[in-house]
Amino acid sequence: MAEKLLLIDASSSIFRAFYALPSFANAKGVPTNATLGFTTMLQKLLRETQPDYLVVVWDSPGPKRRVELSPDYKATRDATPEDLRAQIPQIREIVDAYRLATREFPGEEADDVIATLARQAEAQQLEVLIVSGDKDLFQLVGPNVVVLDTDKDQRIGPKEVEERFGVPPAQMLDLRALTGDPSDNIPGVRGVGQKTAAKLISEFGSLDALLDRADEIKAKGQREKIVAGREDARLSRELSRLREDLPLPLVLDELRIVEPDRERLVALFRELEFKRLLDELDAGASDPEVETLSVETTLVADEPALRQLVQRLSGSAELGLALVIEPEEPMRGELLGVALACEDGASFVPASPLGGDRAIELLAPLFESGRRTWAGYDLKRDCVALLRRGVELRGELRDAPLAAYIADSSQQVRNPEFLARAYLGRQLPSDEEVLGRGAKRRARSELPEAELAGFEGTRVATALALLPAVQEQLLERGQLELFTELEVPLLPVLARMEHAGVRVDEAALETLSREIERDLGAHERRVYELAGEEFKINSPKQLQQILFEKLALPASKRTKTGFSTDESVLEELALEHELPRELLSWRKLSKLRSTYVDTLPKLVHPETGRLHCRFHQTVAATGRLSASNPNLQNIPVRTPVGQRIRASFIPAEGRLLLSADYSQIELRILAHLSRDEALLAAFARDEDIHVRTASDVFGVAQDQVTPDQRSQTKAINFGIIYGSSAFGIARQLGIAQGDAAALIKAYFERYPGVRVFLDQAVAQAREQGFAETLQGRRRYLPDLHSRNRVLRSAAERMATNSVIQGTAADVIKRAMIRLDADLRADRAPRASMILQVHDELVFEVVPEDADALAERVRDRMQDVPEVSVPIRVHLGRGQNWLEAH
DNA sequence: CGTGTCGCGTAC
DNA sequence: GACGTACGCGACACGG
Repeated sequence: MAEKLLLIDASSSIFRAFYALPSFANAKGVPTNATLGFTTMLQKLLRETQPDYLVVVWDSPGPKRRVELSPDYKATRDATPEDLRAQIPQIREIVDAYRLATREFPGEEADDVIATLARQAEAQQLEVLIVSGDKDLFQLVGPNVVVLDTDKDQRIGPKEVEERFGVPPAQMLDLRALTGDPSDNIPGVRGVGQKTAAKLISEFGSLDALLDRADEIKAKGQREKIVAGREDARLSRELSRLREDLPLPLVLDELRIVEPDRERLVALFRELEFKRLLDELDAGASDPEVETLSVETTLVADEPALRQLVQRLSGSAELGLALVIEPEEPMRGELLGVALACEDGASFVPASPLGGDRAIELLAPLFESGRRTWAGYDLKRDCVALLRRGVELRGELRDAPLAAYIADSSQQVRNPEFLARAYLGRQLPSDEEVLGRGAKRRARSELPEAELAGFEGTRVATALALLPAVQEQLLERGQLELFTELEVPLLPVLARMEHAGVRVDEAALETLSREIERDLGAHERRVYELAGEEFKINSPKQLQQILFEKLALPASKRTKTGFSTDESVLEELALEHELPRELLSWRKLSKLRSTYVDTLPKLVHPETGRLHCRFHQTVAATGRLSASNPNLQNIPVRTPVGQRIRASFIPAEGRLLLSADYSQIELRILAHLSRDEALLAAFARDEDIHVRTASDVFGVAQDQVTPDQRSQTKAINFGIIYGSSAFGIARQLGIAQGDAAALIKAYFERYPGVRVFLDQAVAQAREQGFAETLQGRRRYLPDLHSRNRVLRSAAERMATNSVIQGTAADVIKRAMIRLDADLRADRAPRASMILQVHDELVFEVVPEDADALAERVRDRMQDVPEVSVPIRVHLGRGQNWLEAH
């Protein structure tokens, strides 16, 4: 491969950066926007183009050759803004700190220097990349010379020049002679635009020919313009012409890219307050020599090759797999290809030209055999994508991030590059590196097929390589069983739930939306009336102004940016003014509408007519599941509108919804773990636990417990699970902190075992470094050793809560696995499990089988032998989720 | 200008 | 500072 030379037009790039960004400055008031823009562009170029040589080319300050040709040249330019000019020295310093070569030439502009260097490099068979917004540089484009448009992330080679301007690069100069350039005040021929210019140049072959034979131009208007503009055209050509013969030798050794002067960059970035760049500098410095991994990937593009692949892989006990779909939502994504890896290497089966369906069909025997272990980076996604295509992925689905989640659930990042680095010490390219980020992120389908294949093949191969490494760690920690017997079997269950989805009554939601719309309008008008003006009702900032300045209501809580206007504050203020009450109503309704009522119908799948949320198995640090798109785990239940939203979840035609939820599962687990006699006894007697604790705490008979007492002990019961302090309980109940403390004291006197358990759980976690559930799920909590009391206390609450919440999660997960197996067996109730909401499971069932299902669900959910407390399950059924719950 | 973060609110 | 686990909306702050 030819070596690469990158030529950067400094002023053009700096101008672009300056105008692309709003103005900002560091604390000292030094403007930094162009500097930041230029530096990030530079880094991106280095990263993405990987040049061997680089020159930053500056305009010379002295008198200009072109001004001598035409005094009008660039005469209409505004003076360079002071804020931009002020940044030039610091940009030069940064370039210097990167140890990049710079060039300029007295009296000449950067583009002439670029032209001179580019021609020499071209002659030496180098690949030349020019970074500039100057259109004159397109005349240099050739087979080995491209211009990079950094704004649009495009490479402009000969083909692109021709597409964009209608002439090949060799004729660009002639074209520019006709069109001129208003920004440089190059006149061109008046009245001739790009289209006409391109047509004329192509027709006559060159500008000279055109001018000589101008009388042959057919269109009268054009002919007259050209004749009149002859001299302008000649002058414009000279102004646009680049000098390629400056006495500037190309000495490659001086231009080679070397390691930057990190210390100096750090100092500069500190001064300029470029935080992100500083971070990246740190990250880059840690391990520069780990080589990026690349696994040879075979493209399997036709049917014989695919048959051969299937044949070759059919005996393998372990395979890596990734369905490459876009977008990455499994129920929606279009199939781009399938990546497979075995010990010998990786293969990529592109969806075209074979056709995705045909490819899947041929691969199906591998997928469905059930005799092998699959490794991957999101096998649940693959599973759902396959189910959607009528294929069931069978066997052990040993997802690598899932294994890593078992090893450390508190880790936030579990992407392929992180895992490969952590477990294999190998570097993998990230999505961001390959596809770009933000608005400039390309779709996978835009990647060249070979590149996509290599990227996905390498990934899948590392998933396969990762698995033994992570499992080894799990084995050492005694967590392998949690992985293989709980999370791995759960994965396909969740996949089936996602695939099944849930039906919603779109018409009901639409009606509800209209009603809410009306009510919102009424509340809004009332709020403005009370405020005496209209404002952005949704803006906390403007609301603060109205409440605390205009109406002079007492401000209490603060947030980072001002005074809080949250629910508790507004509740407080509602006592002395009507506006907060109205606003609360508005907020509630608005929230419900924007989050659920108007959003859910948009997420209904066009083919299935149902909502297919995604369940996440590796997100919650306690071991719980989470859900998204939509999050069906936080559908409202309390308020009237919330209930109507719940009621819009309905069964398929001819079926019923059946809901089963654990009663007080976390408190029962607390009773078991603490072995507190009183708490155990309370559950053993199967009483209302909150009444029972109230009776204990307040020392009254159960039938004497007032509703108020019950709600107080209920708050304590929850508070125990969450690790609340007297402060928290007091705030929750709206009572004095002292009273809350007294309640807590009374509680622990009646349930001393609970106190002991909580203390011991924290102590054990501190000693081990992690909190642990009954099944061996771990949550690492380094902050248990923090010298910061706030952090430490938070970690202590997490420790106790994670044990309880995590154990509850383990319990329901096992029930789900068993129920799924039950429902898939012969002569099982005709039902499917469709939702899980932490302590609740929702099924869709044919009415005749509802009783059988209910019985089975209760049995399975209650079968928790390791917990020495009876487990209760509440069952309900109905024509919607509200009724069933 | 685009995106990440924050405040707020929903669930268990 | 004070109650754990999530997700998502809209506004805002801030960085590319």
